[in-house]
Order: sequence, then C-alpha cells, then structure tokens
Amino acid sequence: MAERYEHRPIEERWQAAWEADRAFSTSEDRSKEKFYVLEMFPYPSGKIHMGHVRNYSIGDVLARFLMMRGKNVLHPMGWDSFGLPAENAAIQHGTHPAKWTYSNIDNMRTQLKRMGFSYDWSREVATCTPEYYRWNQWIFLKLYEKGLAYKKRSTVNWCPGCATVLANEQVEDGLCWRCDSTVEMKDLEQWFLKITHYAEELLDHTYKLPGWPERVLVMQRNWIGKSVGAEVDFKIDGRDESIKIFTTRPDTLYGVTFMSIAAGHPAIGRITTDERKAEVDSFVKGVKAEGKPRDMEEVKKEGVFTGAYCVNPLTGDKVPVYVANFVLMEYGTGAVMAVPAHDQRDFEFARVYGLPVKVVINPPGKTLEAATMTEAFVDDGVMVASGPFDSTPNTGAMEGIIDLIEEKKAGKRSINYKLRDWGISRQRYWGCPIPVIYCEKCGTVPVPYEQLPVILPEDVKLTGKGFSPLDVPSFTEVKCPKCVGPARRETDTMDTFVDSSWYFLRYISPKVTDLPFKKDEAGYWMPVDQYIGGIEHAVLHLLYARFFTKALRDLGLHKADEPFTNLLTQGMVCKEILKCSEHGYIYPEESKDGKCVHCGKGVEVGAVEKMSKSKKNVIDPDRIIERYGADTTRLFSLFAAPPEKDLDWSEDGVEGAYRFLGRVWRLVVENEEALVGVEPLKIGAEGTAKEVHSATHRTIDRVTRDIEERFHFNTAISAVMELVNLLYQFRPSLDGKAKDSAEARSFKEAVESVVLLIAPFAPHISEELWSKLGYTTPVYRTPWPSVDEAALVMAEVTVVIQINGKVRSKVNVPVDSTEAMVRETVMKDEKAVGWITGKEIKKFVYVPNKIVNIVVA
RNA sequence: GCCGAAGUGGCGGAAUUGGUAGACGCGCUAGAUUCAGGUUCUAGUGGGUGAAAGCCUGUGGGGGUUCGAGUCCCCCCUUCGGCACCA
Repeated sequence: MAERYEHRPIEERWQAAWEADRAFSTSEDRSKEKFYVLEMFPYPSGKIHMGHVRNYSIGDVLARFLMMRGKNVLHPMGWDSFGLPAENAAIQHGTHPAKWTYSNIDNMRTQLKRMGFSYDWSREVATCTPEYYRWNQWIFLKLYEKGLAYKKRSTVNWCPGCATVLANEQVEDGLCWRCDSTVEMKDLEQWFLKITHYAEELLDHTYKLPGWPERVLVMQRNWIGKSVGAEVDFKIDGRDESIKIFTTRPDTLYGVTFMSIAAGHPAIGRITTDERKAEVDSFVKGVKAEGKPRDMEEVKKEGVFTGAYCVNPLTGDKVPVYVANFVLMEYGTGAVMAVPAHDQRDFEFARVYGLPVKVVINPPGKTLEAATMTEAFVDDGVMVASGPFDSTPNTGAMEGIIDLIEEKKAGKRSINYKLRDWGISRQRYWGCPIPVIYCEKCGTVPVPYEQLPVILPEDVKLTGKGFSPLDVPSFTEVKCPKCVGPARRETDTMDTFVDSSWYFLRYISPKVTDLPFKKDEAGYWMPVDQYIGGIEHAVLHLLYARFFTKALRDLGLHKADEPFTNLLTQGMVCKEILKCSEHGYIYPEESKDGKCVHCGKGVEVGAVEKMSKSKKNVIDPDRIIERYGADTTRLFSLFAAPPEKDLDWSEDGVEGAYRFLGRVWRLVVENEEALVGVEPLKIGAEGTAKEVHSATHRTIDRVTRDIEERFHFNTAISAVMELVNLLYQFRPSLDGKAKDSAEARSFKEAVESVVLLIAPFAPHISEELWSKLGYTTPVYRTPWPSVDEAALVMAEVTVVIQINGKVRSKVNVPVDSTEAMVRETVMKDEKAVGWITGKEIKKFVYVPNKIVNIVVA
C-alpha cells in the first residue's frame, strides 16, 4: 500500500528545513538580476485572515518562481505595528499596547511560517520599535529643515470616536474611515507634510507607471485634482480691495452676474454693509455649524447678500457679492465668479434669489433665452455678448480672455489642486512621537539628531478620553536644546501612514544604525519590482509612499523616482452571509445541513460579500491549514480566481484543490516502480512518448508564461491539472515497458516537470515529492524547467472546416500545409463535401494550421 | 451626475493577435472498486430536438464591420467600484 498524502508532517519537515538552511535570506549579488517582491505588511491585529493568505500567496508564487528562474529575489515581511487597536485593547483589557502588539506579532509570524512563505525573516521590521521609528523622526526633521514639514493652526477633521484628528483621506462620506463616527470640525495646531509640493510630479508620474492598474492611477489623479484656469481679481466697489477668484472657465467671464464667496472667507467682515451685517453673521454661523453634509445633492443652494458689489474687470459691470453655502473655503480662493447661464450651481442659486442670467455661449446653431432656460448650458458653443470674442468658438476664446485679463493686470493663468497638505498630528499614544520641543524663548525647536529617538514612554495611563495621552510631565518637561531653559515636548504622535510610507526602504538595510537605509543598497534593490496589496490603499498609502520616495530622493538618500514599478491590487475574499432568524448572523461552523446548530431553525443564505467579522462570514485560515494543509490553502486561493478579481470562498473548491494535490502525490508514490532509476527523456522521440514529451513542454510553456506575463495563476494551475489528467490516461500503457524505453522516460520527464511546476503554488509537497524522486538538491534551488521549443512543434494539426462560417467538419493535415494541399484534403472529406455538393464555392478562406471557411451560395 | 471596471453553463472561471465558445475546477449523473459509507478510478454534463448520427440555438439587449465576432465599432440595459457643490 502506497504512502498516503499527509500534509502535516510534510509541511512541518520542509518548513524546518528551510529555516535551518536560511533558504530565503538574500544579500546583494550583482552577478544576478535583482527582483524585489513586496506585499503590503499587515497590521498585527492578532491573527492572519484570508485576505492576508491570498495577498501573501500571490507574492510567494512570484518570489519562488523568480528564485527558480535565477533571479536574486528580495522578499521581506514586517509589521505595521503602531495604531489604534493596540490602545483600544489596552483600555478594554488593561494590557499594555506594546505587550499586546508584540504578542500578536509572535502569533502572526508563526502563522505566516506555517503557510510556508519564502520570507527573508532576517530583514523583519516592526514600525513600533525605536530602531524603526527613530528614522521616522529623523526623516521628519530632515523634511522640517527643507520646509516640507510645518505647523499651522487649522480646521481639522476630528473624530470623537477615536478622539483624534483625521486626514482628509480618512474621512469617508463625513464619517471616520475606521469607526464610522460623524466627523466634526475643530481648530487645532497641527503638523503638516507638504505633499502639495509634489502635486505636479505625483500627477505627472501617474502617466509613467504602465505597471499600475489604470483605475488606481485614475483614483490618484482624481485625488490630486488638477484644474487649469485663471485667477481673476474683482475689485470691491468703493473699497481699496479686491477679491480673487479661481475659474476653469475664463471663457464665461462676460457672463458673470454675481459673486459667491465661502462662509469662511476673510473678506466677509470687511465688505459686509452695516445693514446686512446681522443677516450675514447668522448665515455664516449656520453654515459653519452644519459641518459636512452627507449627501451634497440634497442640500439646497442658499446664500445671503453682503450688500457689497464687485466689478467685472472686463465689462466694468457691478455685480452683487453673496455668501453662499456651496462655496468651499478649502478649494481655490474660496470665492467664485457666478455665471448662472453656464454653471449649474450658479444657475440654481440665481433662480432661488432672482438673480440675472446672462447667456454668453450659444449651443452650435441655436440661441438660448435666459428667461426660459431650465438648466445651465455647460457644453462648448459659440460666444455671444462677449465683446471682441463674439461669434468665435468658446474653446478658442479661453486663451484670448486670459491674455486680456493679464494685460489689464487683473489676474493670471493659474493651476489649482484638490490635494491638500497631509496633516500628520494625532492625539494618540501608540504612535511615533513627533520630535519637536517648544521653548518659550526659542519657539519651536527640533530635537537634535543625536538625541533621537524620542522614546515613547511606557508608563502612560490610557483612558480613551480627552486629549493627548502623552501629556504627562515625565515626558513633556524637558530642557530646550538651544537655550537649556524650561521647555515642553510635543505630545502628538504621527499618523501611522508615515510609518508605512517608507518601510520598503528599511527592508533594504534593516540593521544600519547611522541612516534609515544605505544608499548603495537602495541603488541595487530599488524600486520595488512588484508590489501586491489591497485596492483599499489606492489613494492613501500608495500616494503617501510615492510622496515619501520623491521627498527622500530629494534629500539625497536614494535615486528612485517611484517606489513601485508594478502594482497588483488583489481582489477581496468573499463568502455568502448566513443568517438565522433567531441568532442573526452566524458563522459558517454554526450552520449544519442548512440548520442553525443552536436552535435548529433554517439558515437563510444571503449575498456573497467581503469576509468581515461583523457579518460573521469569515473562514479562519488556521482551521483550513489544520484540515487541508498550507499547500491546499495556497493552491485554492490562487486557483479560484485571477488575483485581481474578488474570490468567492468555497469549501468544495478547497476540497478540489486538496484532491488535486492528492492526485499529484499518487502520481509519484504509486508509480515508484515506473519512475525509479528511469532517466528523464530530454529530446523528442516518436509516437506516444513524443506526445507526452510535447504535452509536457506545452505545459511548461503555458505555466511559465501565465505566471510571468499575466499573473494568471488560475490558468497556470489548470494547465498542470491537464497534464496530470493526461498522465493518468497514459500511465496504464507503461506496463511491461522497459525502464529505458522512450515511453517510460517521457513519463519520468513529465512527472518531474509537474513536481517542479507546482513548486511556487504548493512548495511543501513539491519538495517532498522531489526528494522521493531521488533528488537531494531542494526544489527552491533547482532551476525552473526550460521549454524544448522543438517539442512544441507538432507534425500534424487539426484544421476546422467551416461552411458559411459554421463548423461542419475537421481534418488532420501536416503542419504548415499549403492552401492547395488543404483544399485537396477538404474535398475528400465526406462531411464537408456533403455541405458543398451542388453549390457554387464563392470563396475559400484558409488560415494556416487553424481553419478553413468555405463560402457557398 | 462624472470617471472606471465588468456582464459567458447550476457555480468559480477559460478562450494569447478576430479563427472549434465553455479549458480547468466545483456540483450533478452513471459505471468500476468497496460488505457499506467515504476514498479512488472511468465516462458524461450549455439549452432545444432526436433512438442515433445529426440539426437548430447560444457569451446582458439591439444594430454594424467581416469569409468568420465573447473578442472590433455604434446605441441601450444591468451590476460593482471610485469621485462628487472642486468653481
């Protein structure tokens, strides 16, 4: 009886062997081509989930494949280990965030090792260690020196749930991205990083990243939000000041009938007339109190007249200035020229307040009547009532009008971005302290480099209420580094996105103590060749990491313009939701045969959605690994869907993957007789041996190309499955064949290829079978099988015969037959002839080695 | 509203440049193995029709280009994702 496939001892044995061999530790080796494979590092929440399993399995296939292809592969792993959950755990369970975090890391590291991922663990980093975050502080100080980090008082997004500030990117629909609390506005002194300094380059380089998914680039472009237009000064009638507006539609300047300014606009106090003051004040108050509404569409356009008028610099017309609720202080100049005829918002506003509508662009071939318009005309057309520009296309008038404005010194060309500077101050404990000291005499003083790191104190009381937990005398009371007088330490910590904005550089030189990383090593490894992670980081993390890469480049620390050459955004892992009428959402384990295990009531099977704890539609990777092994878990998560698509978790599918590995296993162990002592076939033979040889090489070719060119691991695996199926068919014909027969040798070659080809997906079973085949060199150090091009060439091909575009027959012809030869064969083919007889052949199309289409009348 | 992606059997998904639609897997059906269940092996499996060979039909819907369209073009529908008073 042949040995059964038992995953547990096999996986344990090989994991131990890899560890003992330091199989995956990498160093700079200029004789080999480098390849940096990186997966987004996890937050150590306690356990890995299926999303991690999928993400890291994808990365591991690539890393192992490239290793076998002879590349020098850097494949590191670490921990994004600062962050709120550690503090919440501390508050709830009284465990110190550090203890909680490090114990989670230990647990998750064990889990990742059980998955058999080929990480270079000697490069492991955790962002919550002083060895790591001191470089956050170091980089912060460098940015501060360059003016790229600065402090300002500003209105910030405040999450009452998390009791901290949020970046704009962390506010979704007016709610906190993390805890869904309604975000409030608060005035606070905050540290900012000047990401806007790189707005243009960040945008420009989105056009130079062909290895990124288009949708991620589009999202980033939207976020950066570049608008090209002009700034125009409108003088306030009777005052020696003007209000600057920004517009992308200078062509509509002749159509301005009023001006709208934001409720927070600084000019309001100065320009509002006495008799309008009370009304304006109460309106401004009202707008500020409302905060950010959830659904902008439903909010009515409201405003109030300031009593002031401004002057259109082109026409000299006086138009009223309104404070309007829809004008944003944060964008442009906080003031808008209103052209109701050609802007929908202005149009709505004008209709509410009975303001005039002046048409300056007509649709081609039509004339608009201001009085009867029901909506603004925002498309291109022909200019009217626009002085010298009348009867010209509006698109052509843009430049001319700006020229005119510039001539009159009333404005200039201008570019605006939606991108705001990145507020990084957080009133939290479990983060990287911002290395700054405030001295009454000297003001803001950076902590001197030699005093880094500013260590996060351990003895801090966490209550979850009030402001900065770091506001304790033992931490805050310091001497000023400049004047040695009494001073106060900054109590805010950095947004954890700072930590993850450069960790891929720290992996390169994880141990250096005098710099964040070594320049020459970064020169060798950077940029990351393949980055893999979830789409949820399309803007946040990926934009910040790009910004940091550019900023660090400009500090002279390395030379890469972009951090990640290729980006793969993997889909979510989903599963159907189960609901019991009595117990609500239930875990998959709580449903047996369609019944709830608690009450026996029928279980309602809901929609397939992303796995989430709250909906209980989660599968614990540990359970799957325990039952089926890491190889099966990996294989299924790679086979069920292409990486970028969502994956529906199916226990039946896992069974299928397990069955396949069992089939491969038996292919070796049940055929030891036919395999042992047989020399693999290397070059072509005749007959069935040739077919097997050819199928083997077609498979190698397909698998190689599917991994390398397209990351289509699902089709790569299916190609191997096909070969395995073929070998099962072929196997019985080997009985009685000599060990040195071409058939036996072709079988041996095919089986060995299968074992090597599955190595990136299921490395443990691959190693085990490889050693059973008598090899002592492990698979991870064995070269990937190469394709025998000659074996791909077949002597005969099947040519499909279509009559009038419909498949009617097939014929076998020698490869590369001429049209005349094929025509002759077709005319002897009974079925084909049956369809042609008595009809006139109008056309005979022949695509070599593929298809014949005969058009008959 | 704008931008983007997608729509193929009962299900997950294949189809490289326009050339046999449905590879591979799941599920299902039948047979073999087995005392039996499970396992394993073999075969079948888009729909309609037929005893069968076969024929008809079929990639969200409608048009078009082509000898030939899941694939290219135009219009429409649906789903998902992103952005959304950005001037």
